[in-house]
Amino acid sequence: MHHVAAAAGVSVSTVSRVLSNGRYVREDTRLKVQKVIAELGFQPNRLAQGLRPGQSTAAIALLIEDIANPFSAAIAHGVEEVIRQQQHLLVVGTTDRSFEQQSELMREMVRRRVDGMLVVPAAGDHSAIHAELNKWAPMVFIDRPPRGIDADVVLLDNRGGARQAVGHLFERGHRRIAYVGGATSVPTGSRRLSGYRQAFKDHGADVDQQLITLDHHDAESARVAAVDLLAGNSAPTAIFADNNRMSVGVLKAAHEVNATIDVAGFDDLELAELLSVPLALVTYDAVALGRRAAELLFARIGGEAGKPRRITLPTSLQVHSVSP
Amino acid sequence: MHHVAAAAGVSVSTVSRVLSNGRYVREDTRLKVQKVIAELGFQPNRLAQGLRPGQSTAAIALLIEDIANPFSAAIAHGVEEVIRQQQHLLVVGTTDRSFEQQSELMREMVRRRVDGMLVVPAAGDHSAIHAELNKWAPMVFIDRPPRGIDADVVLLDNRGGARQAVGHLFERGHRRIAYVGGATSVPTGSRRLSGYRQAFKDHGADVDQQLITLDHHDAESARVAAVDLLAGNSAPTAIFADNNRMSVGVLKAAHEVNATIDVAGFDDLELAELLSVPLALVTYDAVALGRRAAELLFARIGGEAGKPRRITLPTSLQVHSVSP
DNA sequence: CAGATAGCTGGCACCGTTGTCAGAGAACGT
DNA sequence: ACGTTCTCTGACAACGGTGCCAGCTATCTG
Repeated sequence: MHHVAAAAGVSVSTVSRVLSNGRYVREDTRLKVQKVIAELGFQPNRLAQGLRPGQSTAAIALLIEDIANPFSAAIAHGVEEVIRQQQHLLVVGTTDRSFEQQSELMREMVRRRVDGMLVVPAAGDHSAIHAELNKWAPMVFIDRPPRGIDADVVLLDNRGGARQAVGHLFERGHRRIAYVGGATSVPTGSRRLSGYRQAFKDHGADVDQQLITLDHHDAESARVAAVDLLAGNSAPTAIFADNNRMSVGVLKAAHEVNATIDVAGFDDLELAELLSVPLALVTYDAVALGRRAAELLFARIGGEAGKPRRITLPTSLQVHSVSP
Repeated sequence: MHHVAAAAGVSVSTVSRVLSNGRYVREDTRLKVQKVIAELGFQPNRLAQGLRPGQSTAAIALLIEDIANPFSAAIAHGVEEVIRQQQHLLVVGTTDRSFEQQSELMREMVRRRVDGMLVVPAAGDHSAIHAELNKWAPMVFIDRPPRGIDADVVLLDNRGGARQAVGHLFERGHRRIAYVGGATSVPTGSRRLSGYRQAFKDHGADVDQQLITLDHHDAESARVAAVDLLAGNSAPTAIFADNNRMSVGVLKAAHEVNATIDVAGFDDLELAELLSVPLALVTYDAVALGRRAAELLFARIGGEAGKPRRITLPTSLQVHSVSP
C-alpha cells in the first residue's frame, strides 16, 4: 500500500480511504489512486486487516476424517453453502480419525484465528482440548457427540434409522436377521446396534449373538464376514449392514455365494435401484448435517449464548424392490 | 503476547524467544513463561507472524467446482496428502462452474496471501485474471487447460481413454456405438469425443451423427436421451457414456427398456461389478491428479522456473463381465 | 467580515509478532 | 587488573493495514 501511495503521490491514509470506499476523497484523487492500483495489480493484505482487535478473519475451519469420503464431502458441501452466504472462507483439515492429529489441527486453526470450528470428532476425551480452545473459537460438532464434554452437536437419528430398517425386515417375515457392523469405537455404530436390538424387542424376538459381527473397517472385511455368516448351518435370511462399506461387502457376499437374502443398510448407495437384490437403505440428508451445523456455529459466533444444543436430523427408509 | 509478558514479568522479546525455542533464555525464565502461557491458554497469532516480508502463510488454495462431487473430493484428497506433508493448510473455494465466481475467489485468496493456488478451471478466458494474479501466487491447473493461457496443468488422457473404451466395444463386435455426452463447454468432453471418433477411424468405420447426443448435465437428462436412442428404429447395440452421470443415466435407460446392450463409460462407478450389464469403465487415479498438481505447485513455490509444464496421467480400462 | 461547518489530506499510534541491536553482568584468559 | 567472550534481557523498528486527530482550504451563515 505504501508502494501505491508513493506511485500516486498521496499518503497511505488516502489509499486506505479509496480501498474502503470511505468518504472525503476528492473524485480525481480517487480515480488517480484506483488507476495506480490497477496498474500495479495491487491487492490489499487481508491478514493485516484482520490484525486489529475485534476484527474477524472471515474464516471457518472444518475438521473431517477424510475429504474423499462421500459422507464428509456432503457435509463439506452443506457447510460451504452457509459459509459462502456469510462471506466467509473455508479451511479444511483432515484428521484421519486420529485424536492427536485433530487436537493439533484445532490448535493450528486457533493460531490462524478462525472465527469458529466445525468438527466431526475423533474418538478421545475432548474435555482438555475443549477447555483449552473454546474461549478462542466456538465449536460445533457433527455426526457424533464428542466424548467428555457437553457441546453443540448436530446428529443423525442413528438409533431410529436402524430400528426402522430392521423393523422393515421383520415385516417382510424375517426372524434370523444378522448385523454386520463397522468400528465399535465410534458412538454412531453403538447407536445403530441399539436400534437393531430395539427392533427385536419391538417384535418380541430375541437377538442371536451369533448373528452379530462387528469391527469391520472396510468392505472386504465385511464381505468375508458375510460369506461366513451365509455359509453357517444356521444362516440368516436377512442382513442389516451398519454403513455403506458394510453394505457393499454384504451385497458382494450375497452375489458371490448366490444367496437370495434381503439386505438393509445404513447410508445410501449409488445405483441401488439397478441391483437385483431386495434392498432397503436408511438414507438421510448429509448436506443438511453440514448446513445445520454451520448455521448453529454462525449463531454462536454472532453471540448467541445458552446451553449446548443437540440437533437430531431424521432418516428415511428407502425400499428398493427387486428388479424383474 | 503482551499479556503473557506482563503476567510473567518479562518483556515480549523474551516470550517470543521462548515460543520460538530460541537460545539465550535462562532455564527458570523459560519455565516461568511457559507456565504463564499454559495458564492463560495463550496461542500465538500466526497471521501476525506471516506479516513480516518474505514470510509464508503456509496455506494453499484449492478451487473446485463442488466438493460433494466424488471427482473433486478425490482431487482434494490427493492435494491434502501433499499439503500436510509440507506442513501447509488447505483453503477450499467452490466455483460452481462460474468463471466470475472463480475469479473473485482467486482475488480473495491472493488477498489472504496463500502461497499458491490449485484450480480446476471454469470455462472462460483466463488471460486477464492470470496476468493480474500470477505474480502474487503460482497457479497449477487441474483436469483441463485454462483457456487463453499457457500454464502448468495436470490432465487425464481423456482422448486415449475414450479411444480405448470405444475400441473395446468394436472388438466385441459392435459397429453401431452411440455417444452420450455431458457439457460441451468443457474441453474434457471434446477430448473424449475426439477419442470416440479416433476409435471409429482405427476400425475403418464411419461415425453416425444420429448416434451422438450431447450437452446432458445430469443422469436424468442422459437417461431420457438413451431411452430415445434405444427406441429408435436404428437403435445402437452399444453406448459409450462421457462421464459417470451419463453412465448412470444410460444404465438406468437400458434397465428400463430391458435392452441387452454393451455399455462403456468414462469414470468409475461404485458397485459396477454387481450389475448385470456388460460394462467397461475408463478408470484413473483422481487422487494422483491432485497429488501431482500439488507437487508441481510446491516445486514452483520453491522457485522452480521454466516453461509451463503439462502432465498427462494415464487411464485404464476396467472390463466387468456380465454376472451369471 | 468573523466564525462555523464541511471536504479533503497527511501524520501517527496501534494491532501481534520477529529480528536486530545495545547493554548488563558473569566467566574466562592473559 | 583488564579486555574479551558469552549469556541473558529489554528496547525498538519494522510488517501492512486502519482509525483517530490535526490542519488546511473552500463554502456557508449570521
